[in-house]
Amino acid sequence: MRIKYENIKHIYSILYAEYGKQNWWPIIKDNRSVYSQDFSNRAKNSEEKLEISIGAILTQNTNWNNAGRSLIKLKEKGLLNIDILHNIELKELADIIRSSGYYNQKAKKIKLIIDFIINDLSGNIENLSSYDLHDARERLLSIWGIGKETCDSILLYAFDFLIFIIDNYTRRLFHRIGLIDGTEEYDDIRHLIESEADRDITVYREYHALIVNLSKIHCKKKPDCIKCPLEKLCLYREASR
DNA sequence: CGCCAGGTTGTTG
DNA sequence: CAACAACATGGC
Repeated sequence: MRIKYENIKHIYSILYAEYGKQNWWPIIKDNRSVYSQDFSNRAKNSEEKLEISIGAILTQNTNWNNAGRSLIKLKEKGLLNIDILHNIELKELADIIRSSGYYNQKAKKIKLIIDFIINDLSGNIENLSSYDLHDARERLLSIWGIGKETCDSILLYAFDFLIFIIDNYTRRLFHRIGLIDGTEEYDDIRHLIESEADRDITVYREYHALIVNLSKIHCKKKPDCIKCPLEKLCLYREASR
């Protein structure tokens, strides 16, 4: 059976019709995660950009609940600030973000991104926007601990760059559906989706969030295909026979 | 108890 | 290159 890349647009329509607008990325307000209504249509302020960037690190291979708790603690203590994070002891930071798992590594990663902001962005996180997409991406990726997914999450959700995020959920879903064979490189999958989906930042943001949502409900590691909205165009059942 | 979660890096054959 | 190990908490 020939692979139908035009399904990529269709999948988005189905997911959006089923689950609606997701309003990613969440921001902490009153000690909980809020998926803001107006976020997809306005640029974030510097504080929010820092919070999203740190959140992207904290959620690496961990559920948002665990990462969110760490963010809440950081925010409560007033630590979501470049200078304060620059001066805080690594151990103290690690202890505060304990709930997100891999806390020693993540504390180091946060320190390194702060160093990057201070040294390469003159201490102003907004200066990342002065680079074009390619350069901003190269610079973020050169930081230890920032891989492609984390980098692209920061670029898309904090800085309004038009780039599609590929995570494990996206790989798994697109593989099961039959759009990729699963061995493709991160950027190959990204280019495929970017070439087929509408080149619209809101679509990129919502599409990624919708994939995560669907994958938590149906396209789990152990798939639960009953009532999956993508059942009709998915090759998974066929392939597993 | 085991499995999984919005990854990344380093090592080895 | 790919396969694997290390990193670690919290929910179910």
